[in-house]
Amino acid sequence: MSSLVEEVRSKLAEALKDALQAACRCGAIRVDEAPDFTLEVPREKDHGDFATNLAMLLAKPARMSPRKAAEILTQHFSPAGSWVERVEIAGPGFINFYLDPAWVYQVLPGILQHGADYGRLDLGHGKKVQVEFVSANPTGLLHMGNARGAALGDSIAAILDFAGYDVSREYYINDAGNQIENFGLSLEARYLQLFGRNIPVPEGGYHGEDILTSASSFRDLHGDAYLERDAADRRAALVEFALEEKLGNIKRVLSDFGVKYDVWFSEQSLHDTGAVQKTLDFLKDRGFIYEKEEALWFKATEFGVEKDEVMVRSNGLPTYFAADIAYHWNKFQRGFDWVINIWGADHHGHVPRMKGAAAALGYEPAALDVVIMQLVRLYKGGELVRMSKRSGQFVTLEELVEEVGRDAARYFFVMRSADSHLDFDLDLARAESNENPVYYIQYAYARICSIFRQLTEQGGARPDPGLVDYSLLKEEPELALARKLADFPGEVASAAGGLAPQRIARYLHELAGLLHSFYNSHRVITQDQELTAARLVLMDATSITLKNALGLLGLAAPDRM
RNA sequence: GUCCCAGUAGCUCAGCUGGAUAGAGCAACGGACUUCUAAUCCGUAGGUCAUAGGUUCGAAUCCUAUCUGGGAUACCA
Repeated sequence: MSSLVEEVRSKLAEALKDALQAACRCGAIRVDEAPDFTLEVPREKDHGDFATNLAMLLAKPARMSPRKAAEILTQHFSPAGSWVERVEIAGPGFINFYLDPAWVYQVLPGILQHGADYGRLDLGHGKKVQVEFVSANPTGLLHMGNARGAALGDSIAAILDFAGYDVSREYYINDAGNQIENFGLSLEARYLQLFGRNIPVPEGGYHGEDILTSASSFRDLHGDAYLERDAADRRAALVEFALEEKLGNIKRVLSDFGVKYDVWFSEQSLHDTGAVQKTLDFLKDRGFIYEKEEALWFKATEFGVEKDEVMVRSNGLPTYFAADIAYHWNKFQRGFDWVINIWGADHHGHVPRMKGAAAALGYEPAALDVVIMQLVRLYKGGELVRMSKRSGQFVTLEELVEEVGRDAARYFFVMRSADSHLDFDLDLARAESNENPVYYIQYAYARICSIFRQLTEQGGARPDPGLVDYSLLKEEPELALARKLADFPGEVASAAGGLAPQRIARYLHELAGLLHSFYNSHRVITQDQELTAARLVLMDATSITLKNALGLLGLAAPDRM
């Protein structure tokens, strides 16, 4: 689906190029080729519907003042079929185009026709994309950082899907390695403690209450059956039991948060199937592996990384990084053209390594994109809460949703860019939950629904968008609203291109603002049937757009509030 | 030390790959409900875009240096 704004823009761009050519032909301007100019919607509506910087770019090569160049261009400009009503030269040499207000009306019946697909694009041409996010260790509960990752990753995935990519959401389960060892030892200590044994939770182990809970659930199920068993067996049984329980919890909490995954991928499976070994062999064959101090190293420095990395430790165990390379190889082998990972800022050092590994495997490093999100700091009672799994002190995603609600939480995480720090004041979020911007947006949607309920009660019917006289929408708030609706596909494109859901969040807020503003100054249902019909279509189009945009952020569109 | 992110209104932050007079929410102040939902709207006030240079027609945006805050620099994951 192409966007109305894009259509007009490309028509104008063509007309401008024609004007430049015509000016060159008659010798008024001498340049070798057309500069790469922009054609944008000015912030100030006094500056027209579109503006171009072409004349300013021509000034230097054509050796004339920008305003002079603009003058010549406008003389040769013919606006045929582009809705242009008048052209003005302004400021340092901008050419501003003022369109017939009617141009924007055409967007309205189009929105009604496309409905839930309004704004859907084909930027991706069905390209296969994988978005991997959260991937928290299954040894604990989901915390605020995971919550941000969940909201961001899910929204990015939804936006890419809407932009025409074939998207798969994936969770990488870190069910192997050291932390699982620790997990087993911690569970074992708690289990034995339940039977009065004085076994402390190991230094660096997991001290959270959830470990105790898992141990006692295990006790309830198996009693003292494992008390005298071989320690390795006991730990294996505890780990298997607790992992299943934890993972079940993680799936449930994420699902309640509105996040559904297509694939849950186990790290352990990479070891079990020999994929890690195969990856090591492959890299060794290609000469990227060497031995030093009884460990195997990856020549990361050949790919511009500061230092080489250990793949297999001197104790014979592969590192997390080795498994991660195998994992990414697996991703590419599954046919993903574009692999996107959402990682916390504490993993940013891992990015160049991973890109280097992708190159070593023979893939384009650009096929791997990593969105780094800055950490979330939690404030409670005006004080910073130090979150750590080890100490067991943190606020879980589950608690967050209980306290501030799913929609407010998701909006909060997605309304600012990933690379800015996020201070989450829990007291404030709770106290101000009624003033949260997400309600402002949802209220706009609910208000429109209310208008249509009113219409039905009065025995009215939805107008046929093909039979409506849109030229009756002359008031500025109506035109502003329609223009904003026309922007939506462009917003989707830029959110997708920049992997930036906060653009959608901002767009929603602005759109809701225009709706509220219109609503307070004009009535939709009036005695004037023609005008009522036109405004009803405008309202319908607005509600469709609001709902589609809310959906991209995983937010509900409530009929009433 | 090196690398990454940030520094914009009292607070929290937008500002799309350089555009015209730097925006919004909260907080403050003054107004608007006999109306399709006031969870709303309208208005006032609030700024040396960290600092100093540079690039050019034009810089919050790009480059360099400095300052401040956070993070990364493991045979942890």
